[in-house]
Amino acid sequence: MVAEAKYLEVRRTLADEIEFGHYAIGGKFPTELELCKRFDCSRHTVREALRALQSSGLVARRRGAGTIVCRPVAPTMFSMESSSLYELLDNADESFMEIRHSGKVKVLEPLARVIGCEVGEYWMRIAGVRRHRKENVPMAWVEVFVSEPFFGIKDCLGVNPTSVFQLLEKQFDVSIHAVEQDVNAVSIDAMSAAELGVQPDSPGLSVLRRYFDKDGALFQVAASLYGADLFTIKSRFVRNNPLDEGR
Amino acid sequence: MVAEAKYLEVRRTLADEIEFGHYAIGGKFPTELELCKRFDCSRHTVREALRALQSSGLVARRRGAGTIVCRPVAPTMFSMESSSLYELLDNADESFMEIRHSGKVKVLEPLARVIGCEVGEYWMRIAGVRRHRKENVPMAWVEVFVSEPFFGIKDCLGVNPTSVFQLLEKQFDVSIHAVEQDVNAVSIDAMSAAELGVQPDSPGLSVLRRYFDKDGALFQVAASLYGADLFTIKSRFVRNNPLDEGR
DNA sequence: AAAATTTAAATGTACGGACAATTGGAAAAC
DNA sequence: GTTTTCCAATTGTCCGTACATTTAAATTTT
Repeated sequence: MVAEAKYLEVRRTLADEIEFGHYAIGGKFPTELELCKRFDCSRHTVREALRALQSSGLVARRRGAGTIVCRPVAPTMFSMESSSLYELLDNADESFMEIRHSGKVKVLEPLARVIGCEVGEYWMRIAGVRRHRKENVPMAWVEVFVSEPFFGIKDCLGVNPTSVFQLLEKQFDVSIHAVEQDVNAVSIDAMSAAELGVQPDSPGLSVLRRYFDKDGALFQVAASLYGADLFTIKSRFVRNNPLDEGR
Repeated sequence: MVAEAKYLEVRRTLADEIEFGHYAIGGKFPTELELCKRFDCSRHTVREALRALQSSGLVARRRGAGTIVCRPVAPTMFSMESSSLYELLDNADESFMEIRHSGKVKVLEPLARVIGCEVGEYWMRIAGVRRHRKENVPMAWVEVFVSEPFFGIKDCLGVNPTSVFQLLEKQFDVSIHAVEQDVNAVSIDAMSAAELGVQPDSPGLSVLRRYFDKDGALFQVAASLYGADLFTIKSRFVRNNPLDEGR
């Protein structure tokens, strides 16, 4: 058996102690100096171990204040990777949006619940058909709602933008910090069916996405209705927990 | 203006250089010693900067070999967090599985394509209904396929397991490293409709998940069919890119 | 020419020290 | 008693050094 690196031993020992409740959640963790003495190693080694515990979310550290315990075990984290977000979410690389309507609307009760905003607010509504770039077939009926600070987007729409958010990102200094996505199956109504070229009452995929900026403010909502055979949401999630390696 | 920490300056400078093409993608990056001389700082400071570039995926480092450039900009990464995976994916905390059939099957052409395995392989098929724990209403028709090394699971099924994977994890030493998920809308056939208590040909949500272990081997596939009004896939993605802070 | 060995180079681990920046509480001033 | 000031404790940044481990290339041997 090869000798384990010392900082890994410290890391593992401390992670186990946290997991088995040696420290109160939210309580103080031993200081760097105390750990140096206990493990008979340099501060460098202790900090290397603490860095790993911190990046796994087990402890939090604040200059001057010390280290506190956050949770007993590292949360299972899965990550989705993509070169850009709209490419991932909207297949913007292989499709474009054909805009039919755009204009300011007052959000009333049913819509307010769907969007997740206050009743009576004014939002910009942009509706149209998302078409495949090559085959030109319709993929989805899309309704995008944009919050008031970005109403200027209306003048930048042009004819066939790749995606509304891509425009938003270019024109305004805004970027997505978080996305909430609700997916369910619905029956496609007659009007949408005609737009999509499918049978009325055939099954469709309803995808609602809420976009939040770094302050947690909701700034865009997109509701898409995909014909059943026209689209599949494909996602790949990969576990990323640095502490789990070699355990 | 406060003076920037030196390692942050080095990090930012190098990240910019990578982005603007000073280094070939896949090519060699300056060594630690070269960077020490160039920025007139210690190896510690350079390594602190390189550590950040590495964790953002801009460069890869290998002991003995050196540092190479991976990509011009950090990929947009979104993470999903949950205390456990099956809880997230299968709502296992609020539902259970009522098993109807289980047995070894030879995978033939149509199924092989769906699962993503070779034709002629033998897999264990476990089929049943996922029911809500409190209201006992059916939520989904579920078919789970388990690869050969885990056939022993059949004897551990019991009556109403929370989820097949949860059993698998308990009985065997296996954990999910990655999940691929395909979601689309389908029309519910008469048999499934009867099981779910919905109208035949009403819309349903088809969810196919492939589970991979840390070696990249496919070991479980789950196909679920949810009634339209019974289920919504809710997900929240949060951006996590350490390099973006303060830029 | 091919294989084995050696060697130089690069990153990883670990030690030491020093000072900076921040925090929370203790002490002092009012 | 309240506020202010100060100080000790704690983590962050940064420097130096040394050796270990791995890699890739150079060298030698076969």
